[in-house]
This record gives sequence, C-alpha cells and structure tokens, in this order.
Amino acid sequence: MGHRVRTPPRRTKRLRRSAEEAREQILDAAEKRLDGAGPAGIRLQEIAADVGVSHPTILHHFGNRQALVEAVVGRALEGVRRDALAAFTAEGFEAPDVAALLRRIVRTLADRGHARLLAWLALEGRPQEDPDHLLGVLADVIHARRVAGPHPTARREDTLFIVVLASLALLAEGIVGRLTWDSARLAGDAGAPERFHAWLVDLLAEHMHRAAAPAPKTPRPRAAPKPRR
Amino acid sequence: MGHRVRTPPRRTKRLRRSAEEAREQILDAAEKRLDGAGPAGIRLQEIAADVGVSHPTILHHFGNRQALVEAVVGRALEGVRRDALAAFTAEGFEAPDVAALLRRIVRTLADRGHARLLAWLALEGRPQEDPDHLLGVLADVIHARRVAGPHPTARREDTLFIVVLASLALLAEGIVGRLTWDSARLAGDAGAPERFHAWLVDLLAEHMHRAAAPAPKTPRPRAAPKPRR
DNA sequence: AGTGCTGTGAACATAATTGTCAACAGTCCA
DNA sequence: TGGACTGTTGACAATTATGTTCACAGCACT
Repeated sequence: MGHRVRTPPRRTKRLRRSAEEAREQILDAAEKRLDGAGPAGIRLQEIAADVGVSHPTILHHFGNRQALVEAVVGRALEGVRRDALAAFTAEGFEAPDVAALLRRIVRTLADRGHARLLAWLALEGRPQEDPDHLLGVLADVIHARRVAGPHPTARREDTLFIVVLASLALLAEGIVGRLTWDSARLAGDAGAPERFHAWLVDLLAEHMHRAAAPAPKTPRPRAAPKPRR
Repeated sequence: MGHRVRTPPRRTKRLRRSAEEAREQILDAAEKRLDGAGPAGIRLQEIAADVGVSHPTILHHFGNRQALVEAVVGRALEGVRRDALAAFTAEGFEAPDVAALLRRIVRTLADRGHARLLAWLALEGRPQEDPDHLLGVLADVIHARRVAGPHPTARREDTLFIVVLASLALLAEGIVGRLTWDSARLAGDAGAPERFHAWLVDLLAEHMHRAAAPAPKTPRPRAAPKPRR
C-alpha cells in the first residue's frame, strides 16, 4: 500500500462534449433539482448521475459547488425575469385584457415553477431585492393606461396595490395551491382554480371602476390608524 | 487496542432534566431551526448544542432523526391550526370586523412564522391536505353571517373565494413580502404593508356589497369559457 | 446508605458529500 | 502520424452527518 494502484484497462467509450454543452447539460440537471428540493438539495453526485458524467467533471466546469449553485440560481432568476417581462409586454397591453394578463402570469408562476423557485430562494434568505422593480414597472404601465383610458382619476397606489395583490395571490397559489383547494373543500373540483381566476378578474375590474369614481360614498370604515408604539 | 479506554474522571456537574422537560426543550430548539432552514435543515448536533446536551441524548428521546422531525412538524402544524382557529373565533365574529380578522391572520401568518412553515412543508411536498378544511369552515362561518345579515343574496362560492384570496395573499406576504415591497419600489416605506391591508379590507368590503346586489349591471366581460381540449 | 431506574455523554462506527490529484482519452491541427 | 489541448474519470482525502455502545451519574425509594 505504498503506491496508488492505477487505472484498470477501459473498454467503454468516453463521451466528450464541448465545454459549453457540458455546462448547459449540468445546469439543466441542476435546475431540476433546484425546483424539486431547493438550493440546499443540490448534490454534485446526483446531478452528475443525471447528466451521465462523474462528479469531478462538474467541479472541473464550475470550480466548486457554491459556484454551481450561483450559476443555476442566476440562470433561473434570469428566466423568471424574462418570462415576467414577456408576460407583461405581450399583446395584452394593446387591448388591456386583465384576464389574459392574469392567465399569463399564472402560467409563468405556477406552470413553469417560478413561484416555487422564488419561494425557495426567499425562504433561504436569497433575493430580498429586485433590481428591476418589476412590480413597480408593471404598475406604472397599467396605471398609465388606466388614467389615459377609462379611469382618469385613479390613484397610482391603487393600481400598485392591485398589482401587488394579484402577484401575491398567484404566487401563493403556485406554492400552496393544492393545499388551499383541499382546505377549501374543493380538492376534487378541477375547475375551481379557473373559476377563481375569473372571479379575481371580475373583482379587480369591478374595483377599478369604483376606485376611479370621484367621491367614495362610504366615509371609510377603516380601523383607526392608532400609532402603536 | 483490545479494550476501550473508559471514562476519564469527570468534574463538571451534569444537569438532569425530566424526560418531558428534555423533550420540550429539544422540540423548542428544533422548531427554531425548522423555521429558519426548513425540515431539511434540522441537524442533531446543532440542536443538541442549542439545548446544551450531547446529540445522543436527542436520539435517546426520539429514537432517530426522522421521528424528531415528525414530532416537530406535528407540533408546529398543531400550533398553526390552533392559532388559526383562535383567530377565526375571536371577538371578530361578534362584530363582523373584517379588518380585525385580517389583522389577526396577518399576525399569525407573518409574525409567528406560520407562513414560512407552511411554505417549507409545501415545497418539500409535505401537507397537501388539511383534514380540518379550515378555509372551508371559515368560509362557512363568514357566509352564514353574510346571508343572515347584510347580504342575504350572496353566493357561497363568492364568500369562499374572498377567503381564499385573502389567505393566499397574506400567506405570500409572509414569505416574499420584503421582496414584493422592494419590487414595488416601496422598500423604504414602512407604512406600506399596513396601507395595503387597509386597502385590501376596503376592497373586500366593497366587493361584498356589490356581489350581493341582485342583478349585475355589466354583462360580464369575462373571457369566453371555451372548453380548451 | 443501598439499590434500581433512567437521563446523559465520550468514544466509536458508518455513510454521504465535497474537493483534490494524477492520469486517461477524445479532438483538432501541423 | 504525432503532439497539444482539454474534457473526463478513478482513487483518495477530508469533512460532516446520523446512529450505536456502554459506562457514568442524578434521583427516588426503601
């Protein structure tokens, strides 16, 4: 046991990718694990097995595990940003179809797993800021259309809160949707989510009309803003 | 190396708890880790260090790691259920103060970390069902008050969706709240969350009145329910 | 004080995971 | 054909985690 035994003769042919191909395949496999188990669930050996390489290959391409995680998270967040912008700027703005916009956002948040990704990262303390201020931008765009169009007197924070409410609700639906429908005794009702979305669209559209009315009839039954401290 | 060297003489006094005390302390420490890093982030040695015991002690009390995790998760979920019921059945129902109810739910979801817990478990695939159907029960109670009181014609699914919307939004706020306010360019505005809650209360109250009106004025601009498939 | 029950911990065993290293093996080009 | 470049891998090292063993040490009871 003084010297290392070396290299038993090999028969199987060794597949050789370009560096870029290898990185892509590794990132793809890692992103699956990221969605399934979060950043903490990324294991070099598992990913290597998924891709069909040995784990030192991953270290060769990324240096260390942390760098791989950064790369995957960065690419995934870039995907979220791109999808979000795409959803915002699609034809919906030509004809301001709130329903279509919501449906698109649902698709990117729930179907493409972006909601889960954001939740994973938020829970692990990752992205506590959005350099693009996507929600602010979206609110700006929608608000501009509102005041230029049917609701000239709408308040800007009203539009912003509409955006925030829809985003929060749809994001949560992407994470705890199943649990929610079960808790609401609608587990077997496959049409419930769609009915809920339609209901939400109606609610928001209805509110947009009222909120733009010049004088609110009710004298604001809101709770007194007592400065507690 | 035939026999094990045994037990160097001890000076430090050994603290002895009752079995129940020990379990409690261990569960408390584990619950902190659960909130901070999720079920996967529970480490026997860390928890042992927090409590001030050695890790075999934990195994002695719980058998193995998995059983500990089950115990912590179970106790935490029981806490969620209890807090939720407490929030629902508090004085708010005597005087149906939606604002107070929302505020209580926010407190239990965000401040007490229940939102994070539910998100952790949902992301890891844990509780995809709620045997108590809390949201359904809550909707029932509120709906009974609605139809018995000011909105005799309210539809039951309308009430249910109000509950679902508020729950989803507040839950998401407990998880990605900071990110959301930053993305909305309201990161520095400490009063924004409270204004948002007040706005949400107004929105829901306003909607409850309209939804109870006998005939909707608008001929439903909702998207056509084309059965896609 | 003696005795049994039981909570406790040092040392050990074992498994999983990241990271290192040297050598192997495609692929391209002179 | 024969290097050079570099993607690839087996073997090993180091670290960290869970789980086991067994003797020790409080505490209650007689």
